[in-house]
Amino acid sequence: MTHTTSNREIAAQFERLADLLEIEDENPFRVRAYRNAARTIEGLSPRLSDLVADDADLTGLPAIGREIAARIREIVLTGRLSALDEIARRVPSELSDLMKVRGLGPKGVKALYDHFHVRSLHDLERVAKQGRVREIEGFGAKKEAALLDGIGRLRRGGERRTRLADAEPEAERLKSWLAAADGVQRVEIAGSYRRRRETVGDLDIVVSGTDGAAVMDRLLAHEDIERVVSHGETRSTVILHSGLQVDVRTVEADSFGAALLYFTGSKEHNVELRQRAIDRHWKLNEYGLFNGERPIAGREEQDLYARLGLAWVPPELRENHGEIELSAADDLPTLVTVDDVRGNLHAHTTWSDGGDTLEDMARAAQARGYAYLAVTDHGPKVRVANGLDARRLRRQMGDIDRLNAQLDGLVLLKGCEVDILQHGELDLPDDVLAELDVVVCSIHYNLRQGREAQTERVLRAMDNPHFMIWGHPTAREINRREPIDIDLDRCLEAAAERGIVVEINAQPKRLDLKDTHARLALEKGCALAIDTDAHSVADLDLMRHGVDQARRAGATRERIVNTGSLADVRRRLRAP
DNA sequence: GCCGTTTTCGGCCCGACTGTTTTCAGTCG
Repeated sequence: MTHTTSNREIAAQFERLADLLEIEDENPFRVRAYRNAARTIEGLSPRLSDLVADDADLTGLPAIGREIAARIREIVLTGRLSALDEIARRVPSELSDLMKVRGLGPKGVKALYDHFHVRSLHDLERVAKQGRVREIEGFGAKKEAALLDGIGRLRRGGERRTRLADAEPEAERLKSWLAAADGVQRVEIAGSYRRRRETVGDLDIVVSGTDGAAVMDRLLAHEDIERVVSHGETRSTVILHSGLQVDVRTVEADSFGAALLYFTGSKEHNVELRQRAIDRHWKLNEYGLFNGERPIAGREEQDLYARLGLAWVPPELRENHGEIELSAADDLPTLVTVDDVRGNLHAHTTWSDGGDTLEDMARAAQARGYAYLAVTDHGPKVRVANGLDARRLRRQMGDIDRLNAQLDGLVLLKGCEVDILQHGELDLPDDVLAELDVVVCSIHYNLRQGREAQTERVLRAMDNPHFMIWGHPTAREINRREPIDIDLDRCLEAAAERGIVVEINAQPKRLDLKDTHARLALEKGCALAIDTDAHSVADLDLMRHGVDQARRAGATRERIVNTGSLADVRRRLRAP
């Protein structure tokens, strides 16, 4: 009997183990090994509990060796991690939670526990408020205040990552603000923002110029800043009113490319690059590539990659998921761009829950240079959205015919976002679906069915020959709703077999499929559509967010259906 | 504890900043 422990829970166990080992002052490399394993597990798309059930060899996974593979099996098979139980006899395992307080590391946690038996945030708050933390050597009044502040931040949920689209306005404001500082040459936002991850933990801004201090002074003068965490000549950290943390780093122009590379990451990508440097008896750091003391490259990212025998890697691919091998072979994919997109296959109007009329949506799509726009209002199941029954849908088709007669250059496609009902039925009859150009099938209700039922539900729906596009497949909403529990491998294989197109929904709250799942879909041979799921004219501009995720999945233009002409699209959407 | 076309032992990133220190440990990224 296997326990259905999620990958996230398993990763959390290893993180906790690493924290406790660190508090016990264990070998730091052993600690790191557990943290690396946790990272691998968090980013893994198949479930470990399934892999264990299939008796798969886990040691092929990065950072997973014999020992940790055995411990994963233990967690899946018994629900326990005995190493954690064992260490918990010496150190209370809650101490791991204290490590999340900013400014408090393993040494501090240990000292607080030894002196005052501090085991919880509550304990720490009490001792700090009594002003007794400073009794410990190495702690003082400032540290005490910083810890109280850290507790407050943690309680306010400061750990949550910010959605990329929410961080964008703040990031761009800061970027142009810094660009106007004295002597500034270049400013780039690096980190996961530049890699276009769906969320960002903080913003990393790299600046080159002749006067680092002037940049930092200007940073501190920005109106969005709530608090300064640290402030140096080349590096500062601030917190914005929104709670977003911003790290600004200044370098000389000759190091800008190296710093940009370094702070764009990912960490794993950088580790690989550094290893390539070491193989050549060189050193790569945020200042440049060096042979001994002699700089070889540093001003431009391209130069650094070139000297390491690599083609420049688009930031979206820098996750050490095979991109370095492709780069070495000069075989990187030419990633899809927002300019490649020629139409939109999922949009709503005032007929259901959209905010703009059919005609306004059509004109707006036309203005954006699109060749086609599929009108896919909700089917009848989604009553709260005023979903269309067969009768209203046929009336809408008439309106679309009349509009198409007037439109020049843009063709409106007749469509519907059909609901996949609880057992895999669709919420409109086949004879109506047969009259449509585009049928997007999505799940909106019964999100909490078990994995087996959920999988069967989708597979059964896919048996309907009118099922053309699988809309927002996991129904997740970032920071708000977990994905449905479903065997995505099987469903994507089924989609590939049947010629069903899989959606990357470009709504910033959805981005569903997410990057790793989109990559999986490509590996399974699926074609993708990047859809805005627009509920207004303004939403049509969300396309770029979906393109970002497609790029992270390594998608070329050819793999995205709506980069094709109208004739291409008609051919690639399966005809029953 | 993981990893391996210089390998199965000996590596594993390291620099910036803070606070509490009179020269550095801890934390962070």
